[in-house]
Amino acid sequence: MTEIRTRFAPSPTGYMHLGGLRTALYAYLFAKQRGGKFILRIEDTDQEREVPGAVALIYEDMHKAGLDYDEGPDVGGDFGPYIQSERKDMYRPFAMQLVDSGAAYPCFCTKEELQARRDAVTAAGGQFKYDKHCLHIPKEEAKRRMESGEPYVIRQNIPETGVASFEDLLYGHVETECAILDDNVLIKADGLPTYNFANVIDDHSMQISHVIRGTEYLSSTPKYNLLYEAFGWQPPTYMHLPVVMKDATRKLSKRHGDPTFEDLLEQGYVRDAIINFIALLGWAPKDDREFFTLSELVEGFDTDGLSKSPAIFNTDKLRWFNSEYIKKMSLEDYLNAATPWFDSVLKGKEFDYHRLAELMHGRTEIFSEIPAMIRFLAELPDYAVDLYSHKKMKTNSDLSLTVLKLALTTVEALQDFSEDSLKESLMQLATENEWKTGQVMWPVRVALSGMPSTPGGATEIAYLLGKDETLQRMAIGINFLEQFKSLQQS
RNA sequence: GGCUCCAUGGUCAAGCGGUUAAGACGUCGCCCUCUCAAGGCGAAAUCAGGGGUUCGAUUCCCCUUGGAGCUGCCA
Repeated sequence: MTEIRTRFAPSPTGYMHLGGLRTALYAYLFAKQRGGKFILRIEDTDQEREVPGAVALIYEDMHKAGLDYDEGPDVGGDFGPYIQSERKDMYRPFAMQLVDSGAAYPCFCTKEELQARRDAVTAAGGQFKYDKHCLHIPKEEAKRRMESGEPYVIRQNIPETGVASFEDLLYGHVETECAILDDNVLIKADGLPTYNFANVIDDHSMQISHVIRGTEYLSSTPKYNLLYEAFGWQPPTYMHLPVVMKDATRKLSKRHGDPTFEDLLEQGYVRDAIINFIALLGWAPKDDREFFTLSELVEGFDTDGLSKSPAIFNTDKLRWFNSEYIKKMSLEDYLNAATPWFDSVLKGKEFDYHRLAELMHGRTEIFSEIPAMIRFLAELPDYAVDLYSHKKMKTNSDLSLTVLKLALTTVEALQDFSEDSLKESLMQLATENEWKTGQVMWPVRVALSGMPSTPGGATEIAYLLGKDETLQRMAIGINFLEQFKSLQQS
């Protein structure tokens, strides 16, 4: 049995979109599971679309994703070069071979001419298809014009009758009438091949056994098989994958502001959560299992579980995965990951990061949300009196004022400013006055945070803030409530 | 428009002729609780429509509808 070789062949257009990442992931899993090779190839035959630095970004993203390839531009391999622009001289001889056999022909029609004709036909409501005009140029004349330096392209000569087809691992038998197929350009006027040609030559010469790519190629694959036939080559096994959508009608795209892999990482999603989520977007295991590391995916992945229809990228579920992955982190790992986010609002102040990490660990869904959750620690936000009224806590601004005054004295008297002693003394205050716990804790927490909800209760926040700041904020609260009261009475 | 492909709750989806049509996210309710989370328990919610085939269709076939991809000297 021949070796399994799959490849991921992105174009360096500037970013790694999530659909591409998923395609890469499946191609990787497919190869790795069977002890095969996973190859990275850069498809940069369109110099106009190339974005500087994009190639390096692809390497970086692949490594960040953990999708290490066995062969590729930056890691070498026996079938290089792995960048199409560096292979440019390899394509023409193959194209000329097809010209000789009649499976292709040179075409001297200019882009402008063709565009004009295309527009005319389209405007008339018709369907433009190249009319094989240049196929009928006598061979000698064509040869003379090619040698004269006249610009030309090489087109695939598609039979006018019959059908072209292939078997897809996911979609099954796919076929198209040759009559409706256009004579695609194989070699452009600039001498570089189009995707239509390069993918065939490269997949064959790199001995790719399984071509795994997006469905955008599904309907043109029969044409590629015609090329394999013309060369007398064995076509690879194909597997096309549905696109990833942002909603029911639009696919995910950077242009419309949808996040790329890189963006998600920056927003504080963890790599393994993204991979896990992406893997399940279009693939389902035999059982109900949800959590997979990359290596577990290598083991568990199977093509049976793949879905044929497009999946919508659902941020809620990713968020959930992310929070689950964060919960699985050790406290130490969490603290390391969270520290820069803590710093972003607390830097320069003294805070017990370890305790803060304990409080935040189970509450963090996305790292980027940390600052908004803890900013109140750095600075007491403005808040409305209504915050002191809480139905469920059975309290209001009047009671809060009474409680806060007593609580201030209680806290002031504390020698040991630990959470335990804070809690003990405040609970005692409640018992003595026959208040419910919440009737004491709520106003204290509000005075300390100015927030309707906080990561941690009154005593935990008091501890984090420290005694001085705690007393200060309680005093502010008392003042605030007294002002409000006198204002009400007048 | 033409061609190719797809179609189970809001989302990801299991199901591969006979099921009370799984599970997860999300939503809602209850419990727990010094707020919020987390956790526990529970609930609502799906086979796009119409024809066939069959004793029996979510499942097989056809049509309609809806959606996607392709229709470039882009990939």
